Amino acid sequence: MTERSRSPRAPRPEVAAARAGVESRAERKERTRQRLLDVTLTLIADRSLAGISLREVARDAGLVPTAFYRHFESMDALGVELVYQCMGSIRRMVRDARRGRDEHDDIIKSTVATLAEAVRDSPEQFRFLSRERYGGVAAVRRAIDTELRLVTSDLAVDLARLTAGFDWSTDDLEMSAHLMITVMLAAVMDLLESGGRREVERDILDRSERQLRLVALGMASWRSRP
Amino acid sequence: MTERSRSPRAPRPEVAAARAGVESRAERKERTRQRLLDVTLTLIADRSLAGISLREVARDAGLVPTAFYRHFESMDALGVELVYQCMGSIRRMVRDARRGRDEHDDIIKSTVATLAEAVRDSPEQFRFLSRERYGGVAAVRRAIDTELRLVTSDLAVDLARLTAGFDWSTDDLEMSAHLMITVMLAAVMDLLESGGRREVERDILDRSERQLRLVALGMASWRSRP
DNA sequence: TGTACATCAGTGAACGCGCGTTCACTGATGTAC
DNA sequence: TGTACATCAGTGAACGCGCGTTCACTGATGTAC
Repeated sequence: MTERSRSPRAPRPEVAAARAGVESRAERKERTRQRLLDVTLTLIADRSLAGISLREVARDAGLVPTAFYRHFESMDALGVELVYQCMGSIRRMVRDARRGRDEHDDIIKSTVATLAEAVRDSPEQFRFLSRERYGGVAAVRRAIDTELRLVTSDLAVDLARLTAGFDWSTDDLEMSAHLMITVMLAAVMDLLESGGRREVERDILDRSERQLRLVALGMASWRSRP
Repeated sequence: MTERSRSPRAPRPEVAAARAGVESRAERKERTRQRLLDVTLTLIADRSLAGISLREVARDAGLVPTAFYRHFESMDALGVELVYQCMGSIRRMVRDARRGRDEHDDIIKSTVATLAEAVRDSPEQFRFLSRERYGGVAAVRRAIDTELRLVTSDLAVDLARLTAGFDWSTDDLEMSAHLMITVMLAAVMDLLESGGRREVERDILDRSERQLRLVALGMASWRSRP
């Protein structure tokens, strides 16, 4: 779009509108779209994505069913978008928590604590991902799989730093990172099933912590292997 | 039911029918019931239980929809029954494989190989269980959870034998067994997603084997802890 | 600044469909005597 | 062995419902000049 005929001083009308605190059409659209995503996430609490109807999502978002199509081609497409949003949000949470960590903290303890807090803060995101990881539509499953690979790679890089000088193979780093992620995902899933009973949660976290320590001990011995 | 008026020589009619190879009403009913379960298992291939309709199951079993109710109260009730059947079948498979194992085999290698074979033999059973483990109806989820606890306990008992003399606590045995089961379940789920590509399967099995070895190494060091 | 036109988020009626569940039934199998 | 009756797996019509999707529309927002 050209702007040749616009005076250099006069701001575009949308800009003026934004300054005045009035939403542009694009902004309103974006808000509606996000409302559809948010509504879906709350509906996930007791069903899988496949069990949620387009009409239900539209209704809860205050829209007529047909308006849904202005934002997504189908519920599946919305599901894929939701994967990216949830994963992004979770990775941000974990990254921030890691950055704020004291150098001398117990890495395992603080990681498990961070994860537990994240699950408590926004269980719907974790519930959505764990529900759809194996149960859902192929496109959604694939999106989750891709994102989990990224998380595993991140961790492998961290492990590489910790094992620097012991020349671990890339393969072994990946394997260990995968094992740790597996342990933590199992913990997340058990936490979601715990129904919020504190002593059950405590047991799950204790167990995961000990499992990660066991893995760390294994890694310490692994070093000296051929 | 009394039999007071029956002659001691004459067999009951049902028995006579069975001898002649004719099915009794009860036998036919049982066969139909099993057909409903089997049909559901094949339909699970591309959807979760929630996505399968009662009418569809009845249709594929060669029944009119209403006849379904002669056998199950609802699809959820059928799902719970299916959990017990699948779990029973899998546990039997694993137990038989373990019994046939040579004393001097590598335990980890043979266990992983057994599991891989079981998944290849009847992927539907594993698919059903992994689909519903976190995604399904509460009753079905609970049934799966209960069965998995039994499997974990079985393994904990085995581990107790292997670590005899190192006085591990029951808690630590449970924790280790849980970790190993978690690793194997993750392998099963990845295998199911592998689409049967041999080299992908190989990678998954290799990784699981190395993860179990890492855990075993960790256990060896754990012994000497306070 | 004012006017004429384009865009497009959201509307509302309508469609055909498969669903779970009800009900009264049929007729083969099983039981009592 | 024969007869009269009970059981019950499976039938078939019917119901009301929520679903995804189509279509022509409205009217506020945005653009060109």
